[in-house]
Amino acid sequence: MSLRVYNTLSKTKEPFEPVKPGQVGMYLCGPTVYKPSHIGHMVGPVIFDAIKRYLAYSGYQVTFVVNVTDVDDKLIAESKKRGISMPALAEEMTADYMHNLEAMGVDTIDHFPRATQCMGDIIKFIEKLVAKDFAYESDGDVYFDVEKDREYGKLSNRDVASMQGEGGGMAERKRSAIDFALWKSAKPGEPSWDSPWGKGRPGWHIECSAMSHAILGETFDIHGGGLDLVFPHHENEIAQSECCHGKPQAKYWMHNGLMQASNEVGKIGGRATREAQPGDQQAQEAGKMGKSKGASAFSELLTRHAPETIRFFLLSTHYRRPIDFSEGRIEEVHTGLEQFYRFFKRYERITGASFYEVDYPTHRAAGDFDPGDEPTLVQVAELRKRFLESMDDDFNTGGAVADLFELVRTANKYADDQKLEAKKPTDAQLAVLRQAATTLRELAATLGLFRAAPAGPQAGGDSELVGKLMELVIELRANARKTKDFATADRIRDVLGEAGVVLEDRPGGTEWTLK
RNA sequence: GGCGCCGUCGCCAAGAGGCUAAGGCAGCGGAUUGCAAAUCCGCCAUCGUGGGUUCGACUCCCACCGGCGCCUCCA
Repeated sequence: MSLRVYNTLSKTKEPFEPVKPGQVGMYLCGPTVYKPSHIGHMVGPVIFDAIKRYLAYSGYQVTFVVNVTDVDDKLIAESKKRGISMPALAEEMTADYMHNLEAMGVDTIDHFPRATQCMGDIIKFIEKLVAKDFAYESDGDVYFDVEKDREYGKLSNRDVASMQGEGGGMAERKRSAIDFALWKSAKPGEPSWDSPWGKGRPGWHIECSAMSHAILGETFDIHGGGLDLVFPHHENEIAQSECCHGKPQAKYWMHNGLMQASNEVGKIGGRATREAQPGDQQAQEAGKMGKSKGASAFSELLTRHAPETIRFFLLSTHYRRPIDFSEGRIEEVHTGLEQFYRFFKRYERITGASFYEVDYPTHRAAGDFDPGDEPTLVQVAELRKRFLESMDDDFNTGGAVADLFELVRTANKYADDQKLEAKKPTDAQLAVLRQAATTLRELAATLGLFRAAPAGPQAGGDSELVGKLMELVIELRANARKTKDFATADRIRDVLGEAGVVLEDRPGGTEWTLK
């Protein structure tokens, strides 16, 4: 079994073979930082974070780059609206983005280039395109001459001849309506940089060509982004980079599906209806709905859902599929996640050690183990194999997560059958349970899951007072149960239940958790 | 109009030319429990519709119906 990756360029799954053996360069298009990020902004980073983890686990040395677009028309407009400078706005929104990434456990990114800090690379890149006659200056602007690129349209499968292109407001400055800006001359009062063509700022696409080249080289391995970027952004990037260097920019183009608001028109954060004509009341309503409902800030979502739940939600479906977003979905997913957390507690009760402290192999080959003829271990080995096969098949995290659930069931069944909580387990029994936990940790780690106990009241954040009180109540109830005063015992449990406290009577004593 | 994607159990969601069509949520039955909770076991789908290719299709092809994306800034 070997890794296969779906390539938008070829529209097929291809065997994964990096340009340089053993090394992978990966570039993901990041956000334009003009507004707080919403959940849609987290899809790509979480997925590509998992992809990097899995590649590293598979033995590759991965360099992961995510850019931040901090100069752009939208930034200019928003900063004017708020009466702050563009850099101040970018700073604020970049910080928001970073915090959200951190919450999601996305910490594998090696470089965060920002457009404004790479102006030299960008200008050099444009100069080269002009020198090679793939671009032309026009009244302080510089445009890419699409006609010069015979391969234009190969990514998004478009035919140049039949493309309309509106030309925007710049139509008369361009040779062709489908040409796109590499450099835009500055209007008075706009943020600008000096260039051979006068003061101005880069067009949207050029920064990614310039920065990916500067960090990863002329041809790197994986270029990722949302499906909505295929055209025009990635198509234009390819045009710029490949005309500039005469080589493929990236070997594999990977695009993730977009987050969509359930039962709503359009996708989150984007314009909801395309054909909204002035006066078309209904379309405008729908557009507004999609925007206001879907695009709520991610940081706000984090106040209602645990970060790991959101991460789990994003990974429980295949990355190329669109995901319907709804709070109900997330809650449902959380219910499933709790199955893991309960097992972790059970593991700790039995072994006396935290699941999160279990040592696990960080390399694929090191995770192989000999199950012998122990049925549970045979099962664990089989599930591990299935997990790996799923991930090898274009990073099928949805299928892989299913195997994780089965792994937990297998371990629980073993603990049940062997009555590990009722009596002192033997070393052999502990070894089996440990192997199951080790494999679970090993595999989950490739998805960036279960790296640390989730924060929250159930994780030990309770006040000392509550702890003492619960200890007392549980003791009183235990006494009642001993004397078969079940009326009292049940009443205690019921009243606590109404208050959101769940009691679980186990062989080793009663445990309580907050629901 | 052009380029694409999707339609699998009540809901979400993997998969696959012939093997029992994963898993989660919800539901039902059982084991366990003083009763519960948790856990385990079992039950719960013939894959949008109609054609075609094939010895055989849910899986390939065509048409249709339904949902969606891009074609203009968007992860």
